[in-house]
Amino acid sequence: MGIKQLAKLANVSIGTIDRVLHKRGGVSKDTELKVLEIIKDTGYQKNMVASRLKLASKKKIRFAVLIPETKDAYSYWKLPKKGILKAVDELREFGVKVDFYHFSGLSGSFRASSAQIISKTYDAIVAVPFNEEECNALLEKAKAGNIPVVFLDTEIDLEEQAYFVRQDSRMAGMVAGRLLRGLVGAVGKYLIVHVLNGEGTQTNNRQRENGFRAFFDASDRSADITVLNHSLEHPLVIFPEIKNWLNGSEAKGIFVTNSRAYIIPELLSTVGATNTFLVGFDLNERNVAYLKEGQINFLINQQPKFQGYVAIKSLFNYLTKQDSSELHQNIPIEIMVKEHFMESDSDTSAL
Amino acid sequence: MGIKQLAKLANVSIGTIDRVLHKRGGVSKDTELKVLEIIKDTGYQKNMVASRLKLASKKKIRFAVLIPETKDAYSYWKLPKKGILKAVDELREFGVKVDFYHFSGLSGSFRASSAQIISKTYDAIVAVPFNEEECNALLEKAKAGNIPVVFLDTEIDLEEQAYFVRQDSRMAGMVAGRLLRGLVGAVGKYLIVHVLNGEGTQTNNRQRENGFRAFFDASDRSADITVLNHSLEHPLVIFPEIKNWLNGSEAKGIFVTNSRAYIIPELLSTVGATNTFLVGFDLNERNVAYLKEGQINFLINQQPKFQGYVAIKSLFNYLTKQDSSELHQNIPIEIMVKEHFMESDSDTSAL
DNA sequence: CTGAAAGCGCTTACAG
DNA sequence: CTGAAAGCGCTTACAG
Repeated sequence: MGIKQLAKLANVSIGTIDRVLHKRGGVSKDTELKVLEIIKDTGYQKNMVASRLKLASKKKIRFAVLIPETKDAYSYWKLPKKGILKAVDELREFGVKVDFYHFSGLSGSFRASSAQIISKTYDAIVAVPFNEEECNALLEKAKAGNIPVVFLDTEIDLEEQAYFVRQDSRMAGMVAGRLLRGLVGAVGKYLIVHVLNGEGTQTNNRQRENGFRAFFDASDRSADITVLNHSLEHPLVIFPEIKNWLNGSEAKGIFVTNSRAYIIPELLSTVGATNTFLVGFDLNERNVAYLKEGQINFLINQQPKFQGYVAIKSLFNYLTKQDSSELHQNIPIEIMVKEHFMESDSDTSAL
Repeated sequence: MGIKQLAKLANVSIGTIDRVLHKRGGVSKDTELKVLEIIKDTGYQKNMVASRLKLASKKKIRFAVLIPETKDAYSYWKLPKKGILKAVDELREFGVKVDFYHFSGLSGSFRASSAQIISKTYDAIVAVPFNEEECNALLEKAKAGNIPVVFLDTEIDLEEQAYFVRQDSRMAGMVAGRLLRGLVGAVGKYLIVHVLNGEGTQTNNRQRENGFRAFFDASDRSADITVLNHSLEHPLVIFPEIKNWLNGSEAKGIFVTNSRAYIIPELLSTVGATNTFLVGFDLNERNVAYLKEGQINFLINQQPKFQGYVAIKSLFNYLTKQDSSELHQNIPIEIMVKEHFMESDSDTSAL
């Protein structure tokens, strides 16, 4: 069933069918109604393959991606980038192109890149939030130009409705609470460690703490929870009160609210702490190494590569099929243990 | 860069380019070499969109799926089916079609359906293994017809090389060991429960037990492990020795090697067992209900829907791009806790 | 062994 | 307001 058959049924040319389908106007009310009815009756669905074959050659679909700098060899932000490139590659033949823009920890940087992106009128924007103010400004300008925006990684409060592809950080904090509670048992105490660096948003960290506390607030679990704010800019001095905290012999659960869980095992060995359990986020090399050694018990994966992939795919579906259902979504809270990183005996994937 | 430009560069017609690209023969050695060189130099990549537009109208890509019956309302096998249908729907415009064939727990059933599938010469086959013998027979016939086969859900030993999309069950057993060990602590004992039903393969169950034991064999952990084989056909009688086992006050970890973990909480309450922890597989309604109530501590998800989706997609890539890299793959071992099934406060996905 | 042409379903610029 | 025609990049049947 294609436009040709629709045209025959409606006794008009395929050009007229197309005019109705795309609401391009220049069709009399009568024929329009007739055509619309036939479209409905036949349940016609546009053949995207043919459509994109034609369009890809003329009008590319251009994405702008605004993401923190990725200068470190193991930068976290390379991962969403990878997912984005994978999606763009899959959609290459549909005429999809992408340009990357970066911002540093400095406030003006995000704004400057935003301005550039807006000036070039892309078809869609994927951005990692810097802070409320800058994101509001970007979103406002994009909406004015009718350009859809999907934010990655962190959900922040914005003035206008916005789409986010990110993990539910509060829920992730609750999961962390459950995992640690399982290891610590009924009697024990907990330490939440916020490792601060740069001036970016701390929204995820706060949400994770909230979720962690919410887990212990629920039902019959109440817990002794201490909070440590540690700035990466300073050397890892141990506050005396924390040293005391670590010295106890009871079971102790430590929750690092971002990707820096790897700073803890060293700290623990310095102090000689025992009976501790550790949960953190993200699969960077150092975290995974400690997970394998058993010094980190669980890591929660935000699936950054998948986030990038999903953002592009969902925007593409929106642009080509007006399907906005995937623009806003939770990325599953993936719990990782040592075994996830072991080679399996029965692995035959090299075949 | 398309065949038209290749043709110009090689001073031949696009027909000749196509003959070389598809190895259809009828090209002189000289021109073939010249064309091949130009293809290499330019890094030409076929435009799949245009290719499929042309082909989809003539020659459909037809998949046969051989899967256990799904008569129960909540049958597990509806899930891979869902994923398969999702993939087929996404590929509809590329001319992809699918037919489902079913088999029951009886031995002749798989064979009969296999024979039907083979007689109709599909382009590719997705099958859930019944047993070694039947699968060997199917695979042999398919290979003879040069029809690729991907097996879902369970890896079994076959005479010829075969592709599997499934979880690494041994590794999943190790993960289960780790999760239970974390809850039970250093002192405690373990029960492995195999719930048997029908005459299908028990490979996954055995592999999971192996992995579970392997976890405790490793390093310094040694554990007291008991095994219970329980047939679903009989009422849930409690063997006296198991009743004794459950009565102890020490920490007890119970590992159900398939989707029937939900039979355990009832058993525990009957006996009045305390200090128990429970890990099982699959997100069926009853398991999830107990997970939410806290009577199951962890569920491992095999992501059956994703398995089905992946099988179709990877076969499509193989058929259309000769890309066999995705035909054989491990599905991640997804660890689920109660929080994964809670509504998030901040959920705005209804927007 | 090689080329010219028709066609896949849709889009668009042009003619009336 | 409407139709006929060209073309997206590839495939294939036909003619030479």
